[in-house]
Amino acid sequence: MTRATPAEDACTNALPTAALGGPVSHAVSRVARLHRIAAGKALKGVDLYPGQELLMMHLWDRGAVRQTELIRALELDPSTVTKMLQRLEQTGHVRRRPDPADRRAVLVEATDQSCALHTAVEAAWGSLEEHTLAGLDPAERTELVRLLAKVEENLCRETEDCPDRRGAASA
Amino acid sequence: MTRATPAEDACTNALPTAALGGPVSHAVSRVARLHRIAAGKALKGVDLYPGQELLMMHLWDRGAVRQTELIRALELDPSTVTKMLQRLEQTGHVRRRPDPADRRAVLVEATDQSCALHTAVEAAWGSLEEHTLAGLDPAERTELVRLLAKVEENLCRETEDCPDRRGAASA
DNA sequence: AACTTTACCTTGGTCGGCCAATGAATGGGT
DNA sequence: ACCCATTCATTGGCCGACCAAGGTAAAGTT
Repeated sequence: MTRATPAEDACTNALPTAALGGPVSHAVSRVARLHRIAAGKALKGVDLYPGQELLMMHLWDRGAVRQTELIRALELDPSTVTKMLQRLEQTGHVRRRPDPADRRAVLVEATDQSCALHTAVEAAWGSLEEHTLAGLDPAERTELVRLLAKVEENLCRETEDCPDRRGAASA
Repeated sequence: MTRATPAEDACTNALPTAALGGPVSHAVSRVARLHRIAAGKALKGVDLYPGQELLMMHLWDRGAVRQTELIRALELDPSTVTKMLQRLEQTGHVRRRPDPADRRAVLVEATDQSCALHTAVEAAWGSLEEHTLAGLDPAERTELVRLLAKVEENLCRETEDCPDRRGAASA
């Protein structure tokens, strides 16, 4: 009922209600989407799909880890990580082997082949960052980071499964 | 070669290189993901999946439109929209019919049934926005919107397929 | 009028990502 | 020792989103 007669929105509002009702939410979606596409382009040269680079970076960083490590670090669903790894394994970027210390766990590590990409990926990531922030002065960048962190906090709280700051000190 | 010997990263840096090399990029991914999950939860009650709500909002707003309209408004890939519509049609939220004026086009409109959700969806969207921005004062919110817009601009430029303000005078 | 380009949408395939449910191994209670 | 709860990982199903390619109809050219 609230619905305007189809033929009559001569006014043709440029702004969708979505943008009015939730400017930030809307902006976040759009930025994320564009950012992902940009990442995809930047990564096209290195045979990685957007999302995979973070996983690889973690492996390059920490060597052999078990899947749980990745799941917690990337904050992804277990099944997502499993599938990503299967694909990365098939493309030869990653190797998996059973953990001798725990027969239900799996150890994951980057292959030597993949290490060749390390530099390229970090360069791509860096240039992406630069591109993203073009035209923002240092103060603005800091502020953006701060605000995003706050928002993340909020959403994290809502989700209620946010990272209980990893014990870390570790064993 | 930068790779530390696997067994030796005793230091175990808490921050992944990704976060150091691209704090904002990293934050954007995370925030987007959390935001999407939150949206999913908020929408769970209304039988819509995250992403669909924006499409529906557009339909509620503008009545019957052709698919191209949606594609441009949501800035999505045509195939994405086609598939979303197929699903929305099957769940009875949307109806499609050929455009009498242009035999290759299709007109899409929200079903009456779906209109019942209109209010609920907007409420959900609004509360999501509020949740996202909890603890940010008005000035911060404004600033966040401004910064995100700038970033969007940047990424849009990169992508190079951003909405060339439809005027289309174009060529 | 005939031909070529352009626009509109669909299909098929691939990825990341989620949830729910399942199998295997570990660990804790009693 | 036994059983039950946890943890680790996988599978299957589904959705959003992309790209590439294809088919049909409308414009624009000649």
